[in-house]
Amino acid sequence: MADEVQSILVIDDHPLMRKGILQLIAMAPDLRLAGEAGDGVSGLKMACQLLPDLILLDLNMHGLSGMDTLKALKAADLDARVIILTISDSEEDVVEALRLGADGYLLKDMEPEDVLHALQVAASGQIALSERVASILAAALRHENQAKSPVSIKLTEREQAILSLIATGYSNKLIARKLKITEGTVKVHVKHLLRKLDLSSRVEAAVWAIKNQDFSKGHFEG
Amino acid sequence: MADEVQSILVIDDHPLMRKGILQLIAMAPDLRLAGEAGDGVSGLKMACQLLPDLILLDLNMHGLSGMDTLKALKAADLDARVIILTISDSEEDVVEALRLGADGYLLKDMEPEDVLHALQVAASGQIALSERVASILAAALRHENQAKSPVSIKLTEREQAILSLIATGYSNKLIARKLKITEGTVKVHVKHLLRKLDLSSRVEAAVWAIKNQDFSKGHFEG
DNA sequence: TTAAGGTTATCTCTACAGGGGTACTTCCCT
DNA sequence: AGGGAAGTACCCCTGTAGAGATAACCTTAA
Repeated sequence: MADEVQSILVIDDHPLMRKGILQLIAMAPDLRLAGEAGDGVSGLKMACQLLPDLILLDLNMHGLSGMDTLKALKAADLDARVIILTISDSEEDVVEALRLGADGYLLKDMEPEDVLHALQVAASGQIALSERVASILAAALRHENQAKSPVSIKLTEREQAILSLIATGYSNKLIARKLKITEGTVKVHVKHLLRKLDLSSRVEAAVWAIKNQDFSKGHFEG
Repeated sequence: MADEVQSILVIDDHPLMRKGILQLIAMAPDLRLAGEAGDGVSGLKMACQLLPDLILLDLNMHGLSGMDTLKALKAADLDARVIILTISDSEEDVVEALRLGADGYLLKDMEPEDVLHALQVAASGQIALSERVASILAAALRHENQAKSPVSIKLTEREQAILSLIATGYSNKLIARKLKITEGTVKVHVKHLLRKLDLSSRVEAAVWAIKNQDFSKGHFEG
């Protein structure tokens, strides 16, 4: 299966990184470059046109994010296997990418030979993970069963909105004004989210939110 | 000055990124690769041995961080000009790197031609900044004059202690118990620190503390 | 069509937070 | 010896926070 030459599409918004990857592909006899894209949107178009066997996708991209691109690629129902190649070794990214159907998750600090090997593994139908990612994933699964993983705590949209306002220092009155509801209603939401998070004051909630809720924002990098 | 061939040392812990950079250097007639290093420590050694004209340094490295490597390079009193090449466009990193004496700050999403041009600029003795970094820097200087820089705010030891307890979610009563003083005294300290920081509630204080007191810790990425 | 959950709103009541002030001690600096 | 800053402690007072309970309205799932 992986004995044939695999066509590969590279989506990464760092030109220098693309250069490095292209050189690597050029050196591999069983890989053929299908195309390269510098952003998610053009990457999607090229994927649909070129129908590559493999897609190497960066997570931290401007514009359409890597995760969103991954979603779109999977939704497009292509045959291509999508391998994430990123610098982010955060548990959340690994878990989210694999949940979204990524066929591999590689780190950019891998040795080039290992990257090639991982691509072959992915082409053969297996999930390709770099060693470090595998251990991260193992740790993530361990967490999942004990400490409520931040993701598993279900706050309603409203509660999340109010929590994030608390985390910027707003009082109930200000939150009420901002959301155009009464202060009493805000208090109800605060009460509920405190109970769900097993906290006893808005200060604790603010601290919790700042330390745990930062997945919403960019996957670092700007 | 920049007409001669410049030797260049590349320090970056991402092999693929190094591949891309090396290929770029190979294409430039006025640049010669002096060496490449995958971490700060070996980068330092090579800089001392090879005495390159230019050093291209990544910020987000495992082990010795890019910032620390930069410090060490500058402390070693080499003639080399150090140019940061990183994905981080955060204001703090830009400002810190330039304060530490970096001769340039480039972003990895630049076009390869622009990188080459910037290297020539740096070699000629000027500071090389990518466009986006220049505007970030301008914005940073604007901030500096209005928002009191976190460093300039003088909290007493007691106030700092109490602030950090607030930032973990403690109530006045708990803080009093912990510090073995009365709750009233805690309130006085809270009152004072709020006035000094120009804040109006302990929640704002907690948020402020978490966001401003964390310089000790790393430059994201893992 | 119920049932369940989410959002909104009301009410009461207690505890905590934070502003104002005064005052005493200790330590340091000139 | 005096001045000033810091830490401690007390007072009064108002505003805010959070628990409890109840209930309306809406959407969505069973």
